[in-house]
Amino acid sequence: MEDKKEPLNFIEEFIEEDIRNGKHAGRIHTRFPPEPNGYLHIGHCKAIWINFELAKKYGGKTNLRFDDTNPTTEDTEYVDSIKGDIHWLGYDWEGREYYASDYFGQLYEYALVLIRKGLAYVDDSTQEEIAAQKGTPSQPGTESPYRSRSIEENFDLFERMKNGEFPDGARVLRAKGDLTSPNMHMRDPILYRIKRDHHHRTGDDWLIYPMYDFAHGQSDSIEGITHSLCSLEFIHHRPLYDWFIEKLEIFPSRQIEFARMNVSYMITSKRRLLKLVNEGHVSGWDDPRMPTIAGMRRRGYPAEALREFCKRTGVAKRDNLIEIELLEHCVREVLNRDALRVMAVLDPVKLVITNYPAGQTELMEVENNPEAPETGSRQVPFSGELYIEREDFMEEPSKKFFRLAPGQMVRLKSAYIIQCEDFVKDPATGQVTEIHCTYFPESRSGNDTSGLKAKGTLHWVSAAQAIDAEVRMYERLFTDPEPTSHEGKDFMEFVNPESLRVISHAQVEPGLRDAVSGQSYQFIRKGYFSADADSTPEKPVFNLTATLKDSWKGGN
RNA sequence: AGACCCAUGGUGUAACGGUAGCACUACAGAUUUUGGUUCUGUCUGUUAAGGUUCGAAUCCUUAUGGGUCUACCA
Repeated sequence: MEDKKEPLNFIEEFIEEDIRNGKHAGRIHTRFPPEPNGYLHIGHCKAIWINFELAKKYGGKTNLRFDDTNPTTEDTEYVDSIKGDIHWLGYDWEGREYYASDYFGQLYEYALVLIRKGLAYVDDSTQEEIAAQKGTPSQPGTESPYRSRSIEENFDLFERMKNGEFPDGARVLRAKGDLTSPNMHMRDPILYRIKRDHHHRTGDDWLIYPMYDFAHGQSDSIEGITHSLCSLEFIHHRPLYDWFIEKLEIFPSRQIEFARMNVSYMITSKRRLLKLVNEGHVSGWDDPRMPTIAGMRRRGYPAEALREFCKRTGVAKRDNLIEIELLEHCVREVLNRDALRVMAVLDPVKLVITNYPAGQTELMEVENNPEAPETGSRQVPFSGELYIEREDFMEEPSKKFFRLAPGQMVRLKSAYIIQCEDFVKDPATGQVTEIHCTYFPESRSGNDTSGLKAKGTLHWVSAAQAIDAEVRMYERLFTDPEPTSHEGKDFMEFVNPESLRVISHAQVEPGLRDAVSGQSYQFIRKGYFSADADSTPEKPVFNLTATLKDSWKGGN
């Protein structure tokens, strides 16, 4: 039998080609290299997925390496959250937790090698002068007046930079690249700068810090990374990446660039996300509306759904804007399979069954998850006084309204068929305050002998036993799929003022008193909800994860 | 302006010179004690023009469009 070959993405093709050629004896080693200066978001999620899944597929390994070469912005607080997020996503670096700062000593030695080879020099030019020397993409750069210093002088100056003899910013170490290259990164890039900042790991050991270009590739090389996968904007860095490997004569890691994932209605700019937090549009980095991994976790998105989402969106080099509907589909797919069904009335209106024996309570057997019969069932109290959803009653129903209306019959889920006889309205507000029905005792779920058929089925809770819950209803954070794409308009103009609606007094079935933070439920007919950490024994709190798909078109 | 990257339905992604497929979305229908799920069906596509070839989404050229690069950030 021939198994259909699953199509490979372009990175897999490169890898398989390398394997065929016997490169590195077929060894595959990737790395996920976050900078510990912020929280992980949906974009990182894709990078994590690519690096870990690819290594897994080819029997390789993935390192976690913190790219911590800029002490000014980095902090251990982020290290911890990043590690937690990766683990939650379902990936493990098996103890290979490294830091670019682990290699500061080695990197310094590499710099000396370049100086010795006459390929690096200490430059006294100011930041502005260096910028001017770079030229423009269409005009070549000009030589720094310090470019031709002797090797001895460069050794001396660089060591004194390291020893703290010069103030911050006074000098830098630059590579002697190609000032005529159309690639700006080759025009004598800066390798080291002087910075008297406390580093979260090396403390005050160092006064000079390597730049990204002089740290990343060498770190890959030191760790024996075979395939260094990064996003497309680093493509112009690749010649430099290769140049250092060649000149330093070190292990040749290979950089491959892919297009990062963009998702509609989500933004990933650290600066912008921070603004949302600082200005109080969200409650924090883990607000359920945030595109951060912490936010999506709190929202109730299962890690499995995120992984599936990454898988389905593929790996390629073209710019993309993935519709958030696909993410939501993946979320629903997992939750439909796994979430326990419960009944919760978000906008309660009282329903009285006039012919139900006064004071009587029955226990109704309700299935926990029809998609997973092995999850069994539970007993839910039923009585003559219930709450149902306000929107499930219409005084003057439209033709296709299959729910409750004067004279109409519905099935109460896992209970009886009822018929609406009457209703009470508040004369002042015009609002329906009570609905009166009769029930058909022989229509009990499980042994219905009534022969009656109801077109609609409603969820309900028994008024006496229901408990109060807070439910947070979330909508998209932005009113526009690409809030940052509009020229002349700030993305803040598109913040959705209705992205959060708090329902303070939903009525939910009594079993939900024990809801554990993080647990997902399907509130029947309403959507998927996740118990929030703000829950108390007195009052559970739920976040809307995603509504159910709704094919009901409403009126007429 | 120069260099580099990219271009397949509304969206994302396959087809590796030989029938343009899959998923999401949208719409229609069947089933349903969740207007959910499941199932079936429908709509919409190779940026353009040349060239190579028996044959081009695929190879070549040009054009067009989009993106990236000109931080002592990563």
